[in-house]
Amino acid sequence: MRLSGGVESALHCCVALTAADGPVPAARLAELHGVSATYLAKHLQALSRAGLMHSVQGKAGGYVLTRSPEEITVLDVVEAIEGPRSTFVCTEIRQRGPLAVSPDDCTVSCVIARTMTAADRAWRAALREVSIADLRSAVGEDHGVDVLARIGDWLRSPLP
Amino acid sequence: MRLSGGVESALHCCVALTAADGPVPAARLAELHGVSATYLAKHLQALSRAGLMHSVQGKAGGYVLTRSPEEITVLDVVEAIEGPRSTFVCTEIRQRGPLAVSPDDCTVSCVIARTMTAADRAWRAALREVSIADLRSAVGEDHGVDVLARIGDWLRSPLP
DNA sequence: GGATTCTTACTCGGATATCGCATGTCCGAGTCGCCGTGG
DNA sequence: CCACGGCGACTCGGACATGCGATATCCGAGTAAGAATCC
Repeated sequence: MRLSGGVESALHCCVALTAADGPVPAARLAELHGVSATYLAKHLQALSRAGLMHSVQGKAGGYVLTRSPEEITVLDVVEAIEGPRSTFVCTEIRQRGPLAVSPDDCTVSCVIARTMTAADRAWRAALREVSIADLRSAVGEDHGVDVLARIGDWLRSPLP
Repeated sequence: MRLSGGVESALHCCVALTAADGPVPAARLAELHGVSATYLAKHLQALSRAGLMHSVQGKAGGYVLTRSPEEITVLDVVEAIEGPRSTFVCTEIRQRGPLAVSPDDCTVSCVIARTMTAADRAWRAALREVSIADLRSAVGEDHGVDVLARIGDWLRSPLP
């Protein structure tokens, strides 16, 4: 079970968009982070479909966050990329084989499914506690130089 | 991100082995649960390598739990199947692109990595709280009939 | 000078190849139980 | 009757195909900015 690598890119993009004051094209974000442009575009589209950012087309277009960074959680981004489905899918093994229990006796879901789902909820709860704004401020504190300001300047500067 | 389907089988097998009083062959467990025998064998080998159960060869061989059900957590089983590596792998995006921060300024790991790792720990902590013994007792309470006793009888009964 | 139209270049969006890992399967090595044999 | 040796069948273990989803890419539809034109 490995998380899609697109999640990391998407989160970095969200933080970077915090420093921008206008639409930023996907290609620009890809260059900033040193990742494949066309592939990043795919994930940005997913974020757009999820309503976290909206796209503006045309010459000076790009992506813009729809909500304030405080209102976007890491979980929002993860679910936009990975889909909202749980990490565990119960195949109802208890209803198979020679000792299958009848569906009538399955008033509650399988214990194993309950356990895995509870863990899944704990994971999601932890991700819900952190917002993009939290990430942004932490990035500023982690490094001596003001990384966010540099990113903002770079995004505003014209292409060579 | 989807959890391997083998985890579900492996957990059911651990609970079933609780009801047995001797080695149970992989083929028997597969028939009991209605899953592919050869594929289940693969996962049982993983559990064996992890030290959760040990195999005895020969005519009346099979798998036996090495520890008491109270001492085996669901996390043990999940990590045996999925591997102990975290669900998130940081590719150090911050050190790439035109605004890459130098490795010297990376005294702490990336905020995003920290966040995802914390969520991963929460997930694992939830799984560590539940033991195979907990699963067994819950199975007994979920259904009217004593499922575990039926499984034990079936495992003891000779093949047709 | 100002409004309008046209061009143009830039943007996103979905449809399309490629790769890696999980899934699913197979056959060989090893081992224990059982049966026959001999004392 | 008991001990021993050989046989046989059953077990696990690692090596081998296959399918599907994540990865990576491309080209077309749409649009806003800007230049050129006309009033």
